[in-house]
Amino acid sequence: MDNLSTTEENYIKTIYHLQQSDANVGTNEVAAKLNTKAASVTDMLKKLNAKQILNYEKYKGFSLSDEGQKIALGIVRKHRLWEFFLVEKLNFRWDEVHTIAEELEHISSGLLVERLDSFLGHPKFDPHGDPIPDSNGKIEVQPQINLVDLPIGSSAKVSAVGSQSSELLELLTHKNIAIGTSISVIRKFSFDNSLEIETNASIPFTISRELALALFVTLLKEN
Amino acid sequence: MDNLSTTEENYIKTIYHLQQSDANVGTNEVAAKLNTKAASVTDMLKKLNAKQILNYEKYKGFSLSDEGQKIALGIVRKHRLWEFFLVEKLNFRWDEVHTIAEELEHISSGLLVERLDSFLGHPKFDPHGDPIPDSNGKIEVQPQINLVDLPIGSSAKVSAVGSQSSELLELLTHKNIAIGTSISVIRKFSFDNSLEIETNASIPFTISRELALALFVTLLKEN
DNA sequence: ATAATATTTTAGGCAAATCTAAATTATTAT
DNA sequence: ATAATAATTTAGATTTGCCTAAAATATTAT
Repeated sequence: MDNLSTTEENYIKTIYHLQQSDANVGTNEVAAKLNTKAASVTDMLKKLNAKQILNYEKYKGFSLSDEGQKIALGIVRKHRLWEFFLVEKLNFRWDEVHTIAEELEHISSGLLVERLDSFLGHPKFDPHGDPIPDSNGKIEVQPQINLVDLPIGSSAKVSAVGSQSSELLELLTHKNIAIGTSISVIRKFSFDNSLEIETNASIPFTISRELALALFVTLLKEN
Repeated sequence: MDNLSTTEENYIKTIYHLQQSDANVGTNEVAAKLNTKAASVTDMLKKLNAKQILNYEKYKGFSLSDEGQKIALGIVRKHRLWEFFLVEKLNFRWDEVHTIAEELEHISSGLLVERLDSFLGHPKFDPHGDPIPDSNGKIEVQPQINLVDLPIGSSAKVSAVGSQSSELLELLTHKNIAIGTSISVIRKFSFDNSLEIETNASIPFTISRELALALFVTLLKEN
C-alpha cells in the first residue's frame, strides 16, 4: 500500500490542505501551491487515482479517498511533531521551522514518529497552534474563531496564528502576544477597522485589522 | 556549489567510505554498495567530476576532491549525530538506527545540524563508537586496534564495533560487553582461535574469533 | 609479449516527474 | 442558447537516474 515518493506525498498533503478550506479545488490551485503546472498535476492525479489514493474523474474533479486522507494526516502529524521538536528542543523560532519540517515530514520510519511523539510528551498542538493528529489520524478540532469575529467584551485565548511569517512573529513579539495569551476586544473602530484590545494584565492597546485577521482564538467560558 | 540530490550524496558518501579502507576503489565496488550497476556508476562519476566533486580520468580511476571530501564528512557528521540522537534521546538500540539515519542525513539545513549538535552536547562518537566529524569536517582518529591484535596482558577499552547487526548486539548484550567496557586478553587458543578474556570485574570467559574481529579497542596506559 | 580475463565505458532505452503548446471540456456571460 | 472564457487534459519533449548489451581499455597469467 505504501512506498510513496516524496513528490507523491507532497501532492497528497497539498490537496489535503487545500480541500480543508475550499471544497472545490482545481488543478491550477494545486499547481500554484507546488510551483508546478496544471498539466503536471493532471499526470499525478491519474497516478494517485490508480493507487486509490484519490477519487478522480477527468474534467469532473478529485478528492482524497479515505486512504488518501489517512496518508495526508500521517504526513501532517510528522510535520507538526517535527516543528514542535525544532522549537521546543532545538530553540528554533516558529517562523524558522516550516521549511525544515517540510523535509523531515518525509522520513519514513513509523517507529521514529511514535518515539518522537513520546519524547516530546505527546504534544497536542504545534508551535503555530495547529493541532497534531494522533497516531490514528484523529485530529482534535477545537472551536476557534478569528479575532475580528470575537464579540466585544468576551475573553479568549490566542490558539493559533494564520501565517508563519517572520514579520508576524516580529510584531507579535513586540506586542507581547503569543499562543496562550488571553485577549479581549474593548472597541472596534470602523474608520480603519482597527481593534482596541487588552491582553493579560497590560493596559489596552490598538492592533490593525491585518493583525487581528492573523490571530485565531478560543473563547474562555465566562465566570 | 551545493544543491546535491540525495542520489549524488549517496555516491559521495559511499566513495568516501570505500576509499577509507581501500585506496583502489572501482566502479564495481561502488555499484555493489549502492545496489546498482557499474554503468550507472560511470554516469555518476562523469557528473560528479563535472561538479569538481571528484577527480576522475576514464579507465584510470577516481577519488574525491577536497571539496568532495568536505561534503562527505558533512554527510557522515549528520548521519552520526542523528544516530546519537536516536539512541540517546529516542531510546533506539544501535542496531536499529542505521537505516533511519540514512534518510535523516540528507536533510539539508546546516543550522539544524549545528543546533542538533548543541542539543546533544557535542558528542564525539556515535553509538557504534565511530567518530563524529566536527563542523569543520575535522575527524578525531583515535588509535584503535582489532581485539584479535591486542597483546596478551594489555588492558584496553572497547571503542567501536565493526558491524551494526542485531546478531552482534544480542551477543554483546548477553556477554555484558558494550562500548566503554574494559577488556584484557588472558589467553589465545590456536585450535579455534578463540580468546579467553576478562572484562571489568567479572570472571574470565571465552569469545570466538568472529566476535573478537568485530570489536575494536583502544589501549589503556599501564600503571 | 600476447592471449585470456576483468574492468570500465559507451550506446541506446526506460520510467518518473516535469515542461510547453495544442486540444478538449466546462463554465459564464450575454 | 451560444459565444467567449476558463479549466483541464493530451501530446510530445526534457532531465535524472537507471538498465542491458556491446565496445574499449587494463590487468593477469602463461
